[in-house]
Amino acid sequence: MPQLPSARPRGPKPHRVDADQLLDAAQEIFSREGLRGASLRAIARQAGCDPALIYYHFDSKEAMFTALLERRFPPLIEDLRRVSDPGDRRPTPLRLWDVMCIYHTRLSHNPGIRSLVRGEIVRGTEGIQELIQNQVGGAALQVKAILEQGIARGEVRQDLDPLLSTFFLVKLHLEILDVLPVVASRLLGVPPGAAVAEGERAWMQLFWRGIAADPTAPVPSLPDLEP
Amino acid sequence: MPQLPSARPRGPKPHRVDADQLLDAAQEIFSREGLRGASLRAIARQAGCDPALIYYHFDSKEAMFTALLERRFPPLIEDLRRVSDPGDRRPTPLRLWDVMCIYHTRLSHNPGIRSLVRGEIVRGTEGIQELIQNQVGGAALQVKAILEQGIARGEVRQDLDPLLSTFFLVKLHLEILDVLPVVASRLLGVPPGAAVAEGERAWMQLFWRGIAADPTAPVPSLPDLEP
DNA sequence: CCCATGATTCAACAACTGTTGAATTAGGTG
DNA sequence: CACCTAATTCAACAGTTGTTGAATCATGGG
Repeated sequence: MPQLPSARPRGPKPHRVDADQLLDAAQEIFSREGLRGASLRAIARQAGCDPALIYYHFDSKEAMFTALLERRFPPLIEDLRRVSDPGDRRPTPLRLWDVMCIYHTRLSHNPGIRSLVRGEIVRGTEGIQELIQNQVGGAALQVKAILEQGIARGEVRQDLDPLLSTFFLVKLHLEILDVLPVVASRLLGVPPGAAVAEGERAWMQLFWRGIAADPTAPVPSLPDLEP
Repeated sequence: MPQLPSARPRGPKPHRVDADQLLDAAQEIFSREGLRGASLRAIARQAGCDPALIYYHFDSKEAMFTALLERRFPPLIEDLRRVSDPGDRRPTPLRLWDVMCIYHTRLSHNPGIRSLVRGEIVRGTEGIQELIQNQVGGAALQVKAILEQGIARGEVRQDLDPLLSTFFLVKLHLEILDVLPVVASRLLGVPPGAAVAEGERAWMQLFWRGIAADPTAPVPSLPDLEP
């Protein structure tokens, strides 16, 4: 008995939906709904395909989430490596400001995913811990190296714990990127974009005063962040 | 036709499951599974009742979550009010350290809920924004007042933005409480509790150096935090 | 004792979920 | 043209979800 023509033909399509497009859709839906709230049906709708196609590219929902995380970090670490090169002889505050610029450029979007990841870190979710520690740890080591070089050059306090200070610098910067825009209009009475720029500059200056070997040395003039 | 005896008799029980007990269970399940991942059936199991009882006390799952948030903040604000009283003439760093002690005491548990709340803030979830801003804003104003008094007394830099600095102080402290324990063993090679204590002390000292009017003034000796 | 009220469970609803095996198709190769 | 492979959809599975109306019960008051 001949089958009725199907609503949408099966088989490969001229405009393929590849793994990257699925991950683009995943990023948007995970960001908006969270890990548990995001459904594969919603991700498939966003990508314009059937949910079953997701299983062609990924083993499971969790595998897809892991793949999403894995494709995010490398450019950040490579950018940071350039700044942490000991051959960079600029004053430490300018190098740290570059670090902030890199984080701003690379991470000033998709706070939803980062909140999600942070939530999973706090929750102690296995599997993700390993992945994130490998990635974040790599970035942290670059920033730590800059602080260690600053100590060696006499610009940064000898009693500083470079790793802990790296945690402070990066973590508060992420709060400025993720949370400050949302509370800016209520708390500070300024638009979100201006709040982030102001917050980053203020944080850099406070942080530098907190770690500088010479407490009376002025903070160098900081160039504007790229938009 | 007489009905079979039910598995569990209906009607009021000697040991009642009241709204607070439901919220206790909710806090545990929301903390562990997140807002979307937490189910009313899991909350009811934790409380030892039927899921339908939740609807006797709350209009919906979302209403329950809102009620959970509403019952958390007040003691924090009251504690902070005592420290921000202008009658407190102690040096500003000791008052700010008290603030840190208060946050430590009141918030050093249930990072899961706070991550969840932070995620909803970042996501821009309506309804929750208003509630959280009212609560968090109240606490922030107390801390801001201490900074303003410090400026007036000449202990804190005149060019400081008190509200932004309050955001810095509190936000990084929450990261120390929530995230530092999780990454401590991998990143710092110390147990989580020690990492938090060390992190809080280091942050207080860095923050003070960053905001002090006299950059050469030493940070006063800080008493130990309560366990 | 009777009745009312508030507090509980039961059972069901409609909808959704992650996942899978099979059917179908597009395109490339020999 | 035939065949193969990879890529797609379909339909279904078993389970879960938030929510609700009705049945049942404990307790207290008249």
